[in-house]
Amino acid sequence: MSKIKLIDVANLAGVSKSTVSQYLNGRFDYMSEKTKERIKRAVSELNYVPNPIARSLKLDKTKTIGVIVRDITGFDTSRTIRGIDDYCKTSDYNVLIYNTDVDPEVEARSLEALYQLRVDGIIIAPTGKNTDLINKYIANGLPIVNFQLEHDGNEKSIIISDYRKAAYDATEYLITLGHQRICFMTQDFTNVKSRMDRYLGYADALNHYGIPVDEQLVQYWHRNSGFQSSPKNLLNEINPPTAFFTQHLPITTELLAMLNAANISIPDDVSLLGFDDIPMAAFFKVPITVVTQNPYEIGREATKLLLNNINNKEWGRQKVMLPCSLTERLSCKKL
Amino acid sequence: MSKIKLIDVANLAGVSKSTVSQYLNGRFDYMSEKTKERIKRAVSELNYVPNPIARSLKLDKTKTIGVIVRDITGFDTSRTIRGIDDYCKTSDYNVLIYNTDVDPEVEARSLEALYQLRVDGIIIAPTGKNTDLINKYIANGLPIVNFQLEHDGNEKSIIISDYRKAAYDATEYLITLGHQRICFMTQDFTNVKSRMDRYLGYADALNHYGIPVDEQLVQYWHRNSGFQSSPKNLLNEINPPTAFFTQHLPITTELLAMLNAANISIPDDVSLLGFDDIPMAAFFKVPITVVTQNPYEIGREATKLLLNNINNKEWGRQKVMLPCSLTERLSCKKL
DNA sequence: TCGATTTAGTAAATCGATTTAGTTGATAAA
DNA sequence: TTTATCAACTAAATCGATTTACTAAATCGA
Repeated sequence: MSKIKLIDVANLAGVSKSTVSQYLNGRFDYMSEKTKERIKRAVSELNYVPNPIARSLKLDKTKTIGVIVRDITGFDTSRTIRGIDDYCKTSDYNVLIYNTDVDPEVEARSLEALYQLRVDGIIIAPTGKNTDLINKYIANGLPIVNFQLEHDGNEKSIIISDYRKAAYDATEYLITLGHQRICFMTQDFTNVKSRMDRYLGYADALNHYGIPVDEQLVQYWHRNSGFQSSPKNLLNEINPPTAFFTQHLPITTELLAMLNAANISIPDDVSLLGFDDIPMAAFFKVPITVVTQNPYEIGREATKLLLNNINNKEWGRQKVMLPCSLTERLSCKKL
Repeated sequence: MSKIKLIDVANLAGVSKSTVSQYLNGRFDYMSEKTKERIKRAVSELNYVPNPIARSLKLDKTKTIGVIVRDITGFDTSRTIRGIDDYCKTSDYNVLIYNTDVDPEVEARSLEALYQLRVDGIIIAPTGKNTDLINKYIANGLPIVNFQLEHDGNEKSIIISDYRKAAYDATEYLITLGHQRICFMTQDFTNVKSRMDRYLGYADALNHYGIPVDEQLVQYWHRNSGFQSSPKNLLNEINPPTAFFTQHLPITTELLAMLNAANISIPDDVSLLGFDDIPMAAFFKVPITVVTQNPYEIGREATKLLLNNINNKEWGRQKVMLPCSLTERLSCKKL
């Protein structure tokens, strides 16, 4: 269990360090079978494992990637990280995780920290406020793959769910249940393509079925200030929505809590369809129908792309889209 | 943004590398104010950050710790990791995470990998099947802190919830609600002190209130084979339990699913109290009353202990116990 | 048979820090 | 005046790999 070094192997095999290093790195040009055999035996006898730190220093590669996310405890986020991790472990990469809590300053510091740590690449769910900074690191030769949120101006590799189609399908599902007044609850989507796409999918579906888009039914929610107008009041208007389509897990849960508190029953009083899966949904008073992404697969795909970038140096602008699926539960009523 | 090295700083300041290094490491014996000032200016002008890899190589310290858990996506586990991570970030340590999925072989491989990566220490939620191996690494000088599960034979640092008291309090709570026949559902606790402790707490409470411990009411659940005897059948016996006290989240959820499927209603037909908090419990058909640990704090405490071990070298056998609390919801009926 | 080439391997430089063992010039003690 | 001490620094070794440039022996071609 003690730490064996290259020189120990070289001594036991009776060759020089250079030859052992050559052997270990598969450079067999002009190496006799005897020598190979002796080194092989010495390595296994001593149980030699190269010191990755010395290697990193010389090669300027750390076999480590950085991951920057909002919060590792998130249901989907933790699964994405698991996907990243599993994929990395099969390629002998290690993962360093940084949480930002959606704070752009923390995000900037995390990028710099990972850069200084010499990670070979970064997978990031960006806040959107550091697009230029991210582009600068990319220009500096640091491979970066985005996921979760696509922002305008990002000319980079990204793994994203097919939000437009997902929103289209979900909206269509509500329409076929007879819903015409579907309230689309979203965060502000200025410059945020992946939020805009959901809106477009929603609008696509309405258009396709000849239902006019009523801007009154597009409601905004903000991380700090909550809903633009009270969902409860919305239901009391002359022409109320018959369904809510929420675009983000926090919106779904906050709405759910409000409706519960106001004793508004789902799906009898109003239907609810959410974006992103909900943990333990099966045990809910009313299991919520949701559009689910595939966070684990997103993690794997992001890593695959990043490692390709790192190793093949064919660093281009690639966008990979993954399909979503609709998990039908009991929160949407047929009208 | 380019990578500045020590020599660049030395050149700009007009001193040798040694002096700069001395300055950076706070060794100011015999250093003139002028020199300090010039180095300081050079460092800030060049925006110099030392290469952590070179530093690691020389110092044989990586400022990195390893974390070995069952699965990072677990509700409590992800929170513990967040606690570890937050604490580490304030001390400039990095975290490498390894998932074992409760596979002892993967656990052994993870330990070896982290050891080879030269992490400064490890925080582990052990499977219990590698106790000797873990002790060997510790004997080899690698600081290791345990959490989540305490196994016999582990003479090491550990952060653990006060399971005995928690189980006592929970059982007492049920007793004061009028329950006398409380079914204790657990995993096998041979050699697993932290499971045994819960049983002892349960028995303590029963004893204290003069209720005999009925071994028929101690039911075992296994990760692969499920319940020893069907919970549904249990309720049909002559003298059925009026409450279930489940010792682990998977047991709680599996039981919950079974009772739901069998249309047995909580808390009318039977009460349920679980160990470990349940995500989104507020939205459940019946919000489950649970004993909650404090996973985030466990992560912080584990890290605090580990970093103390790493830096002060006062590596002893310490056990830190954290209190649990009872989160009363609606799954326990007053008889 | 002699220079050229090929085979098989090694010595030494390198990556970017830290640290030990000196060096130099100034001051203090004898 | 000479030696010892001290302040303020630096040259060089080191951490453990990789890699380049080199050497020595064997083989080849004409």
